[in-house]
Amino acid sequence: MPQEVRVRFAPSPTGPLHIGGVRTALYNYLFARQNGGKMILRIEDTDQTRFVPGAEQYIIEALTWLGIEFDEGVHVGGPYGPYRQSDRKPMYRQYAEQLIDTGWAYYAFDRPEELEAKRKEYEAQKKTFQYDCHTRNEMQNSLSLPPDDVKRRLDSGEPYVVRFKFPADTDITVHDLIRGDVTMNSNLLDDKVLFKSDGMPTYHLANIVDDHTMLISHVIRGEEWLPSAPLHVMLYRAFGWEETMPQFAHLPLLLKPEGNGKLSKRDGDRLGFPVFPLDWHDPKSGELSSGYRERGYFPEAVVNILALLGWNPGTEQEILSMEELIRLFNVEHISKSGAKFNVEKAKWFNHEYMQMHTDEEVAEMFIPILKEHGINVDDKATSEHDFPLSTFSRPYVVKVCGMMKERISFISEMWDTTCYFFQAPTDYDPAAVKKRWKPGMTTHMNKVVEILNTVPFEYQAIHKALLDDYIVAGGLNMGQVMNSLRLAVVGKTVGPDMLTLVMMLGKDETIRRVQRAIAVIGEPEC
RNA sequence: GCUCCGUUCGUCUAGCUGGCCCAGGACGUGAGAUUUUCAUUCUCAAAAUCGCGGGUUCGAAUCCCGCACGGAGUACCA
Repeated sequence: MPQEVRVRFAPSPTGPLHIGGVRTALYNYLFARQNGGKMILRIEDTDQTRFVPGAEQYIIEALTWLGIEFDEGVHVGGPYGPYRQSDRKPMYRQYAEQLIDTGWAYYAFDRPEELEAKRKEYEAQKKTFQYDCHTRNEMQNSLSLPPDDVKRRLDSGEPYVVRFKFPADTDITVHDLIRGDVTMNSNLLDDKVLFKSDGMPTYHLANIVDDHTMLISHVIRGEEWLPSAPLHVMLYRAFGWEETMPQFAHLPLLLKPEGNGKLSKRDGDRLGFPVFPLDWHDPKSGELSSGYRERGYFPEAVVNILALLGWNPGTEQEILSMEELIRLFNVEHISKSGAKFNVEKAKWFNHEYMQMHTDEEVAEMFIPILKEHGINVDDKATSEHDFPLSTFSRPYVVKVCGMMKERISFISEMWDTTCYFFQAPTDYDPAAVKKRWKPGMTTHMNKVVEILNTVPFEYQAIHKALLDDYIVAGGLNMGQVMNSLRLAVVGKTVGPDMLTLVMMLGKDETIRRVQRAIAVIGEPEC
């Protein structure tokens, strides 16, 4: 009978969750969902010195925002808790002792200063000190010291750590789902500390014990763990848990967009894109690191971007919903090499998701921004707007959003591209004035006002009177006149179809704007 | 230094059981079309001699070896 799929995301609460970590969580989630398995959130807070308040909450909030849900974990409970390693502290010691009893581990009494000195000593000889099968006999531990000395030290409460005892000259093979078999020789591996002098386990011990007791079937984690994977395999062997050892998959790293190296916290704000899912205010430095959510990315877009950074569906489809990702995900298509984050493509994804939102949804996102600019949206409004005041009906805002959303990638860009729908321009782009506002233009603009005042205020009627009868029949330059009208109404040379805009603004407002432009810009000098 | 992992257009990648690949898609870039402007949209284009060098083979991006380069690890951090 196949084992139930149980995967875990196990971050350390040492700060905000890095976008690479988010991707790891996502891949675990997709894998769990696809296989009808369980997704578990375990907090690895065995390093008390690096604990950052708020980090755990941040992780949960970020993943919730992205739609990555957990079946078990610190925040939702579950049958294999507790899910925070600090809460599991009492259970680790017995496992460390079990390893000592079976000869797989030993006590080491070397003080940190002594180890540091040893490293310096080796460094002076251009060598690297490693606490391993070659050097452990020169150190102070239960392997090198007489038994009664060891007992004396233990009884007197002398601080100690427990180290794993790697057997000499043994090839250890880790089977990785992405990379195949990776073999390392134990002679090159060091005797890692499993249990610290403060009574806490290290990552290595806690990880194996927890994965085993939580019945984890697959460990999907970052590539930075590959070098210590042999230790983990040996630990399963030492505990006699090899039969139920989880399968490993080491994900390629996310690289910085320019230059080389792993994506780091600093690159993000320097290069103009976030490396964190949500804004993070560092409690110590007070420093703010920006997040995708606050930058205006849609959670669906972030999920899509991350999913494709290191994986592909095997088809040419690039826009994929969470449901599709769950259906299509497979470890075979995870790439082996690191991926650089591409800001432009990320924007494109967000643009695509913007188009998928209904006009109403976009308007909903836009309304708070309008308020910031002093624009009110009145649901009970009887007319679309009350120019020259600043109250607009919801349908009007929805219409504007529908017309203009294809031009933006982020909702934050909406105000700049649509402000003239809500406010008359206060100044006129000088370059545009120079280019468009040619001599005789005030005459044409006055004619526009006259036409608006005389013909019925309907698209076709105005089109005929202005474009057909006045401009075309009058042998005028269509572009020149219409562009000047645009300049007068919008203040610059961008915008939607001119007459559509006029219809939306209304007769009175359009005339006001044109007259103001005539007054402000005046007749150009030749 | 040592160990491990990796290396296809600027970027993400397809290709993985050798021939359909003088390498396909996407983002970005350039050009054109459309438009009263801008944007959108559409069409087209440039862009990787598949890190380099050997080998195996009738034939290699695909298999093997070496080298180079990049990354990760090398803590009583995870």
